[in-house]
Amino acid sequence: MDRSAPARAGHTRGTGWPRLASATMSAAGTTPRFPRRARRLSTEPDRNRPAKGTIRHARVRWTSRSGCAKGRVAVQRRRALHRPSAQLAELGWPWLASDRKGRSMASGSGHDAGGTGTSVVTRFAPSPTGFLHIGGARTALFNWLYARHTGGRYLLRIEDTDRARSTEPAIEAIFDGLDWLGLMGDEPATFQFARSGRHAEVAHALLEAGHAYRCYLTSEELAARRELAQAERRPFRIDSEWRDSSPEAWPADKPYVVRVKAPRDGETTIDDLVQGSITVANAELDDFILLRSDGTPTYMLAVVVDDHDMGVTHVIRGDDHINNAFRQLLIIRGMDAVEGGWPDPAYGHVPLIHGADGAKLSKRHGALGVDAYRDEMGILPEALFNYLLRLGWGHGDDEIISREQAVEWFDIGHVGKGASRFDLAKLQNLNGHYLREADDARLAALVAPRMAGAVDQALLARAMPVLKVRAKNLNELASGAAFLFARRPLAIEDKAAALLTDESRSLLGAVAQRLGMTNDWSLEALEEALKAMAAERGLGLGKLAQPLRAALTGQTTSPGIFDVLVLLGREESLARIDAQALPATAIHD
RNA sequence: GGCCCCUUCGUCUAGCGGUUAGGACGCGGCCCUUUCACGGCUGAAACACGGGUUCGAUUCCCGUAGGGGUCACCA
Repeated sequence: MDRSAPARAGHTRGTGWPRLASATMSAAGTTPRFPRRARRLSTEPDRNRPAKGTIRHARVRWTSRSGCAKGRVAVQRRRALHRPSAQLAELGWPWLASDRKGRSMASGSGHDAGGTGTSVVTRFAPSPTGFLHIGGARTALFNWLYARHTGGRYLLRIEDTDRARSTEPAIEAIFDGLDWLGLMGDEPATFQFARSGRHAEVAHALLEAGHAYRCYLTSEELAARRELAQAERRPFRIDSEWRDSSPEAWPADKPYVVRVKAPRDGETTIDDLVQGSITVANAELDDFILLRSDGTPTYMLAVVVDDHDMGVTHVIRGDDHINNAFRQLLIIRGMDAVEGGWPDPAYGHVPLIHGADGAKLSKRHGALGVDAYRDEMGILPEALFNYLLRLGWGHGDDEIISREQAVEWFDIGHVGKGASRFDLAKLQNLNGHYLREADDARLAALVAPRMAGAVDQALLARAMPVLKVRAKNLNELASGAAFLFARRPLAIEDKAAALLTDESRSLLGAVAQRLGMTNDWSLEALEEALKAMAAERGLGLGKLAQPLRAALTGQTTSPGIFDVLVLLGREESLARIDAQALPATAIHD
């Protein structure tokens, strides 16, 4: 099953906004800045640290907020690794007990990015059980940015191993959302389910090497034990009697699962690109399942195998996966011991996004698909891109950041460690900014489908410059443009109707008369005419303009009144004014 | 509950031992203005708490509190 992402006309994969070849860069975005810190990936030796001979020190070139802790990390880890535990070797995890010098190591190692050869490979691996949500979009963004920043590759993988929950529409929705944001992979997406044979192969290699075992415990038996443990208020950890069983004991006709044989001593430390050093006692890791009783691989196995086969060097994902990293490392190190060539990837666990109330993101406050932001809320992709980028990451005082600038500046070590809240008002504000910068024809095309009835897109585009300054999203743009295409008799809003008193209606009569004599329907001529008229009558322009606005648009809010007149044209304008005017009976003359 | 992680204005963030703690959104005021916006200026608003270390902590360490994540034959 080798499907690739749907190709889209006009979309250059990963290089720019669809249909937006040259994104304008804001003044702020182009302002040169001083480099803040030496926190870029560098091939230079780290001058801030003594050049120790350990792999760890030599390889860790990223410093982060927790950067200063990293020297300690190395020490700490070496201590852990050297902890005498002969049992580890016996358990089939010799690499955890032995000296690891020379091994290709872990997370935090910048690998050789930008250095001696191997380049960065990142991936975004959503499971197609729903739309592309905002958290997933940000994860994709960070992966894309990191790959672009380091000159590496960014890949996509659809984790569809859960056959019951994965759906075709979800896959489409995810591609659609990524495409809209300009975050499609550099290569056709990989589909995980198609690779289950390969996953099983790895599981069997582990099994043969003694790093995994057949477990004949049924899920019912397990559930019962779990309940018992809970009742006795003691922590439950699977302790299968099959862990060390010999082949003779294996029942012939019973289904079994393949479990990893997790070490029970020592500890493992991950030097996370975002979170810094994280240490977990190996005893915390359970003998999780690699292959289900029906022979299909679990997620834990599949990710590791796919990441390895795809050459992924940097795993950037939500921090809800932190605990999984330790489990996945078990498989990786197991396979490295079996056949070599399975280096630890670098991990970067990005904090989750919370709703405005600080609780987990739910439908109420933003856990919508990106399609909802696009379709329902009328958000521009560049606005969401910028917003997501600034959510959890910052670059000095910069707020408006273009794609190009983001690629140049993005630095995963700068991603905040705490969860951040989704703030719709700020997204809207940013959207307003990008709306004002956006091309008028593009906006007209985007707004037209949101309007009722037939729409003259050319007129819409012409009106855009004065329309877009007062809108925060495409919907507001559409309602703001409605007056352009309204049919007579115009529906008059209550507030506008209140403006149309007898007095102002007769004033409109005079206006109609005056403008009726005007043949030069230009902005300047109209302004001159109406200002002169107001002056003659000793009125403020507002006295004239407000009723006029009401008559022309049926609303109290609109673009400048002269703009409205020009946009509507002479004939339509006069007709609308006439419709509301009383004969100019010179009440005030 | 076990384990892991996090904590600067209401929100997003800057800050890397010495700053009047900066910016942005939102909120208030003023200016611009025919309305609404845009724009400009301006105001209120934060280092969770307690101990250390230090001549000096927002910054480093340890606790406490609060928050989050995770504990499946889901991913």
